[in-house]
Amino acid sequence: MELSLIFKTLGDDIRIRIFGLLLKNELCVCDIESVLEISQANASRHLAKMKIAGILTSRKNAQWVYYAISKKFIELHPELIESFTVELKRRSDYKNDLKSLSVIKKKKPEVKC
Amino acid sequence: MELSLIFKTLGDDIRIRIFGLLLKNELCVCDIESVLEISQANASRHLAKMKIAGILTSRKNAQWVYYAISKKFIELHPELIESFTVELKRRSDYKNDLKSLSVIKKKKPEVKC
DNA sequence: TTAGTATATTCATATACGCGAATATACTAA
DNA sequence: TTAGTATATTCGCGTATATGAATATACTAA
Repeated sequence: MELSLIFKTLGDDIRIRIFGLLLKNELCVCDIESVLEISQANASRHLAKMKIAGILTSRKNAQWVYYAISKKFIELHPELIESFTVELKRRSDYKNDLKSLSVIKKKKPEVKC
Repeated sequence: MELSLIFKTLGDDIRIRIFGLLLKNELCVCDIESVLEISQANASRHLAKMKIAGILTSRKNAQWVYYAISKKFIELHPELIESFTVELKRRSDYKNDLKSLSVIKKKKPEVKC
């Protein structure tokens, strides 16, 4: 896990926001898609990129794929994650994203992710 | 100073190594050039990019331009810098760079930077 | 099996990036 | 003023990246 690859991967507005959302909980692609208001293909591609970089893992459940911050990544880079968290909390758009997420989660019927 | 810009800027091997070198001390372009064994133009461009991103500042003295980590950047992002430092110290090539730097500094006559 | 939903991938394209080579600018020292 | 040194910038090019659009794949529910 190359440090420059981690930075390069998080050096994108959408991917930073994804990282922020996943700090709380794992999420499926359609959640990310809804909260960030980006296309399905785009959400999928950004998540794949973060997974390849070793930042995320994914698990499949029924038709949904849930992405989460990789346990190994957390183990290897606790200081980075802590500092990213501090930085994110200062951002107003981070709070907005969390708010959008909770709204979306409430809207969704039980059956869905 | 956008977080994604900071990451994007440090998401490059050469720029991470520059950052690591500057954690110790300010350096002129030719020092960076020698330690990293890159062309003068390349060193100058990477440093300029980091300066534009708000990570570095520069001061001119005689024919030399000294780059340093921006005081403002340090004030605004102490946690990031701390975690970057921890990460860098784990890297063997970081130690090599510091070693090269001290060799180069000794070689240089007093007159030079 | 069929319709509907969730996700991944491919293709085409516009844009950004990294860097060698050459050149311009600025400063120093003699 | 001239030669030498340090740095910045421009040009050209090959490569990487982001994304819309379309399509493929996988799963569910009826």
